[in-house]
Amino acid sequence: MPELPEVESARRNLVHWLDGRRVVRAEADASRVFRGARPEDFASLRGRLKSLERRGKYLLFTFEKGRGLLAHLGMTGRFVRRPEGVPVPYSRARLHLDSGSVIHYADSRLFGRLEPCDASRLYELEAVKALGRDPLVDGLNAEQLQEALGSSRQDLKVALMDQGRVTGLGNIHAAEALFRAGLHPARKPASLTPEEWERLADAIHASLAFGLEEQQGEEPAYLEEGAENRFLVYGRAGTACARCGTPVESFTQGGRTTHCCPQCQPPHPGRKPSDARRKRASHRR
DNA sequence: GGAAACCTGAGC
DNA sequence: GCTCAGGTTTCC
Repeated sequence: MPELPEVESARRNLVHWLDGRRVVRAEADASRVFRGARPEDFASLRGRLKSLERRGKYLLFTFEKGRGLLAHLGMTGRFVRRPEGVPVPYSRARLHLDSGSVIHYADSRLFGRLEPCDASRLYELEAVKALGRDPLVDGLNAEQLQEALGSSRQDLKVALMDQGRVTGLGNIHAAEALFRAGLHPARKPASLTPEEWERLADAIHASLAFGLEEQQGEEPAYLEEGAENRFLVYGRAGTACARCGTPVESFTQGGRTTHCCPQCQPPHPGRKPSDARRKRASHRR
């Protein structure tokens, strides 16, 4: 579930929690999140955090003594801090601090990933090397966006979610950015004008900035109970577009549900609407 | 390009 | 009971 804003928020929380503290003990349950690695390797994490960087949806931890950890939250992963002894549902791995707090990695669906390794090797890992430009870490302007996506023959939204081209956008923020830019998700990258690349680059930054604002506080906002949908089109199928009142549509694209406003995001600029398969989806909240 | 896989919970 | 989920990988 988490996209760039949620992962960045997790990074900031972790830095705050670990600032001036020492990990006195680390331990983990055997679980899928370790993939190739072993829980015992996680237990070798110790001491102070030297740095915590984010690339796309990955977190790269460097601890003293050269130990490193690559983390990905998958769909349901999150880091939470609790006092020693307080249980956390689906806790898979824990960092015990000298302050008496415990940082848990909790993950119900186990799509996440924890990979302990030598810190010097973090950026050599295939998963990290394969990542494209990160809009926040590396910056992203219209030219860089076009360079990353322009060669793709996939639909624009599918290309936007390709982590090897630009990293950090997921299903929500890709849809939100396209709405902000007034671009239909099924447009082909090759058809975009320089002005449209410009709008899209701006829209990506705006969407991510909005997502970050929503992530204040220590608990992931998307898990808050009764949280209302604050997005512009995501999850709003059938409801009125905030800009023009036309009902928001949803359809499937690259195996994922896409939301867009057919009025604000014309399928083919200058042409009649086309044939993108759409289905009248029920609302979600 | 699409579907299926990996998992569990929430919602209807 | 069935469908869907903000991710990624793998296999037709």
